[in-house]
Amino acid sequence: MGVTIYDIAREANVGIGTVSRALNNHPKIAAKTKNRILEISRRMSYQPHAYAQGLAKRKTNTIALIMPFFTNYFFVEVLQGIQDKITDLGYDIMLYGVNQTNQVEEYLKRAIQKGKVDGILFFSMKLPDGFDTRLKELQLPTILVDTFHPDFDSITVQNEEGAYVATRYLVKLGYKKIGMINASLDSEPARMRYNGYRRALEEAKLPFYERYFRISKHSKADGFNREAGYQAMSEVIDKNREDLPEAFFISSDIQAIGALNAMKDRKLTAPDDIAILGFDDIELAKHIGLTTMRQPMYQMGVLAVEKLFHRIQNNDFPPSHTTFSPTLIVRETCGTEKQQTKS
Amino acid sequence: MGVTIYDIAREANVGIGTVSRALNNHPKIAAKTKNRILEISRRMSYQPHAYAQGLAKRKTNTIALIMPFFTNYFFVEVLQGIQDKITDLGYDIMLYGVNQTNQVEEYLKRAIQKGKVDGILFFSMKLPDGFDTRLKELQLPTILVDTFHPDFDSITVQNEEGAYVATRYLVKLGYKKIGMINASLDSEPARMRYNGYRRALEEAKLPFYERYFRISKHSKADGFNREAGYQAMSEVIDKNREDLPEAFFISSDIQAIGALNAMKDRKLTAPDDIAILGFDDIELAKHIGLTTMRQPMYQMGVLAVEKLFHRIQNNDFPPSHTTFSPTLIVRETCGTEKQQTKS
DNA sequence: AACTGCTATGGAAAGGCTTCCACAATATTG
DNA sequence: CAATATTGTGGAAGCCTTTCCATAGCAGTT
Repeated sequence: MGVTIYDIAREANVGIGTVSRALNNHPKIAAKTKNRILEISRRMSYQPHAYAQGLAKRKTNTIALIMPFFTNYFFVEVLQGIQDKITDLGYDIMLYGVNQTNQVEEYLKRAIQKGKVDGILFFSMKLPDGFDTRLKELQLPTILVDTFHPDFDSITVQNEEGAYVATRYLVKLGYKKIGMINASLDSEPARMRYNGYRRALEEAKLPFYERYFRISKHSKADGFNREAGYQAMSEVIDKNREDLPEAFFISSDIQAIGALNAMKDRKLTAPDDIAILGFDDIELAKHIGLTTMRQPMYQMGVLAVEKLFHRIQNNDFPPSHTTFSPTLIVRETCGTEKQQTKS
Repeated sequence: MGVTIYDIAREANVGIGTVSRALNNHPKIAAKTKNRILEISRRMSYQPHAYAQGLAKRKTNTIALIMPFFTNYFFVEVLQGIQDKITDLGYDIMLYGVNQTNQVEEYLKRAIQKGKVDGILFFSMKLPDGFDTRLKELQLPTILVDTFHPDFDSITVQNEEGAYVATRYLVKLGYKKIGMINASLDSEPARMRYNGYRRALEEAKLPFYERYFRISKHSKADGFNREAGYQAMSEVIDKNREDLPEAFFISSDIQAIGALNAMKDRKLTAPDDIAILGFDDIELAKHIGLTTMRQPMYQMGVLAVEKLFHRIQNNDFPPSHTTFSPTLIVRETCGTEKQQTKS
């Protein structure tokens, strides 16, 4: 069926070694032979067999991507960065989208299966127990993105600082009663964002109101979801009818959307009644004018690929950890001087 | 480094053939030998080498997914359907996300590269010239989703009918001056949606107003983007200040978002000033209460995988074409009796 | 005891490539 | 012009499986 180097070798009256050298532009080959072989292989529309090549070279030119689907927007943007960069490098992506947490181990095992991929990009989830040592034993290059482990290269976002900057911004706008809607504290980013929020309040000598703080109940995706935001905001409003907070820092945009819906259902608007500040800058945020903290997702994707490549080429250096600072994106929900950000 | 069947054979004092038979539970092997070998291979934590296996079996257990990133939301949901189904079947996904149209050929070539994948799922784009015959020559099973070619299995959505149902709904609500904002007519779905819209108008004996019809200019993604919607709506409003249309059918949700932004900037709201009906039901739609036509994306993903599997198992039957009908999702932008769809 | 018919097993071959080693052909040097 | 260095080439070995063929071992027949 397929054309092999043997067919080409016969056609060109050379040995298979020579064909291989011609195709891989090896230095030790005469220019004319090489050209003749290339011409013939083109004519016969030769395609190297990826698996045979991989087997011989002990290299797959493929990397595994293990990431949760439930991060949705984040996911797509990071993916673009990864895809663009990786295509340049001639690699392919094996995608493992995680829907339920129990799939993580399954996918990791698959990706680890000998010879399947040259490296792993692992996203936004805790590396399951045992896999840290296993990955190191296997010497399989692995980069963590949006999650951390001291023994692996990682790329994360300064959650604490981001939350701090966000809250300070609300302070600067003159709000005094600043609440927070957070996701489950099981989540490391959620804890960090809480810390940053508290730090900003303390620094401004503003009180922390227990009644304006709420952790999303809906546990899907650790509480980083719309329903959770809706419910949390509903409760806060309904229990504090007479004394509403002036502003909210919310631990993710998607929760902020839910919170805004809850406000809308109660005829409250942002920023007139309550100012809202989110986190993530998902694509949706610009559509609805949500002021938020932006994570440089595309760049994180690109950097992740770069780090992985260093490791694939040479795995012999200590882990490096990069953190990005989120940046404040001012839109409308915090009531600045009507800065129409149209982008 | 890695443990091979030779290591196991030595350890168990058997031949490699026996080891292979034990691992693949071949019938002709004594139960005790098999158990002993399995035990040993577990102890040595043997992992079969995926590429060697693929080479020997002429089977990769991998499929390629070629899809445009710019469909964003659509993309993620279809992907979930695919992933869930494919994981059950023990296959892996090679992802090729297309950002610019010129990447399509590049990715197709890569996917075609001999032995890399057992089949291809091709999405939402026209199959580039020449690849139809090439894919058939290679006998590489290929399924088209959201696009069509007579020679390949396909899964599409009834765009004409969807647009017809959408427009008829607007008619039923009592609107007379019904405009449409469409994407580029280069796009087959855009043409079909236009036809459905016209058919519904004719059937209701309502006039087609040239001045309320507009094709999005911004060419990115064939005009299926937010900026295009924004601009088209801006023009229609600004040129018809004195005599605004009552309702719009818009060829995609993302354009509808842009259109709503344009209205908001002019202090117009939906449905009070102009009713808006979209197409796609991207996740975003429910957040903003957009009435729209839903495509069963998850199911399309699942079905695509199923079709591909039939072909991988037996490629010897004529192409089948499946179409799904979109369903009307009533939310708020068309002014029904305030049906709070909270989901 | 000799034969037949099974079943379980060993190991070569095949899958398609890269790479290494040996050697032939050519070029360089004194 | 012989001796040496250089370059290019053929093809075996190796990567790790699966699969096929031949055979050993054994139970059952006559």
